[in-house]
Amino acid sequence: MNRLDESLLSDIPPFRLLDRPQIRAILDLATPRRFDEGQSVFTEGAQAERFYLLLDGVIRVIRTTPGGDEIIVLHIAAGQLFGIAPALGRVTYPATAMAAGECLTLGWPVRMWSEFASNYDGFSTETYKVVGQRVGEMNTRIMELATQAVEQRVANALARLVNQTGRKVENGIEITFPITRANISDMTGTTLHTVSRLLSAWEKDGIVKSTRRHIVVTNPHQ
Amino acid sequence: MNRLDESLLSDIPPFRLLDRPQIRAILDLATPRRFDEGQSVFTEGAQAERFYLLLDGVIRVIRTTPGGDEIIVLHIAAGQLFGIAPALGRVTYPATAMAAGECLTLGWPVRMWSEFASNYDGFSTETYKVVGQRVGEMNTRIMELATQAVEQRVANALARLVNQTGRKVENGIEITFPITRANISDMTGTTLHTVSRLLSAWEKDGIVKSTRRHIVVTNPHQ
DNA sequence: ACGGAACTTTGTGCTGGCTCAAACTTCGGG
DNA sequence: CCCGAAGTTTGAGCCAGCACAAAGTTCCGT
Repeated sequence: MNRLDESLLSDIPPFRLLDRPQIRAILDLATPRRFDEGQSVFTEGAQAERFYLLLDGVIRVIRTTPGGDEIIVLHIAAGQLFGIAPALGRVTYPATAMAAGECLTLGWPVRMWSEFASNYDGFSTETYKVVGQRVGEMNTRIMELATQAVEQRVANALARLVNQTGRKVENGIEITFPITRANISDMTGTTLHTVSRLLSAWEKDGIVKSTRRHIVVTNPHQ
Repeated sequence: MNRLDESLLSDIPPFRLLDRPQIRAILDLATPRRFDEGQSVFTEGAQAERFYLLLDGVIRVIRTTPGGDEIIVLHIAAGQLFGIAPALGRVTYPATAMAAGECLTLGWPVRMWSEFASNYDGFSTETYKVVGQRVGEMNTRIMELATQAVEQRVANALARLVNQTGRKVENGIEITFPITRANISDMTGTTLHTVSRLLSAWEKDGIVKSTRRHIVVTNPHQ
């Protein structure tokens, strides 16, 4: 068994306040796992059995409407906890989590949640901050969807992705995982056709540069 | 000073697991207050100084877009906590809370949050369940806004209101607080014109019955 | 009673973005 | 190298819902 290094967790908010032996103990209880692109970590409505920490990669959180179409609720960047249904008193997962690229995760059984929360000071406080951020983000999404025009929505979605997972590159900031026009349309509640047209237009204006499943934003405006 | 009765809290989730002396202690720390229709309890972006319990009435939670238009994020029914920013590690309120009708609240200073959470068993667990529900509700809102047609959105918004605050009445279920077409349009991201047309159509079909600032749903379908 | 404010209804055109459709490009496998 | 699958682009037409506009209704204060 290859032991995991303590440094993996020491910089991540919920664990930041813990000392090395505590981190050691937590790590020894974790199950590491690798997911390929498109594989799902857990599924909407399933019994919540574990909660996870994303070590590397990007996770796409998806919900399916009764009508059958899927929409992307949010993306999770490396270093964040996800599948934290138990923290909100849920027994099933409210959405599906799918690897948007190759992903490395650590998983713990849900029953350890309360253990962690009571034994490790600051763990729950820090975690709920993350929840708070996500709530805020969702709130903002609602406002955008309700009031803004499609162009703005797509622009904002892109901006959000760049902020969360962007990596600085020669002529701008690139999004670090494969993303298609269809994905963007799922995030913004439009069609891939419209997204395609917008991206073409922006490319003409020199705002973005996109190749197949890959986008670079050159100009962080608009 | 008129003492508040313990029975006020004993049936409300976060306090349900507490015994009478504990409830007494909590009540003695609370500041009761009455709000008239249209008065705001707290304002978006303001320092979060207190958190609240709604004893009676309905609270409308509102956010304002940079563009200036307001949208209604959710309604809070009697018996729920609100303004629970501190629980999510926030120092400012993320939205404005406004009385949708006459309201009675209890308020506590935020610093008591952590006290309550650590001293009273079950308090935080129960509270986070509420947060979980709200997150779920917001999630659903996002999906609706992103995928459904205006008619569905308005119908769902109405259904949600009826579920949360509906009261059974002679020929259907009525919404217990004043609500205008403009309010509904703020919830669904449309114009009051469209809402008005839809309600007229539904009234013709005998699904709803509406008078000025007052709606009764006769037929819980569609 | 009266007048005004708040709310609601209804009409008319216009348009953003969806649907339908088809061709094109890139990638990976055989 | 060729082929099919996946992803992207572009075009054309159409319609739900918005903007603009104006009149009708209910409530409330004086």
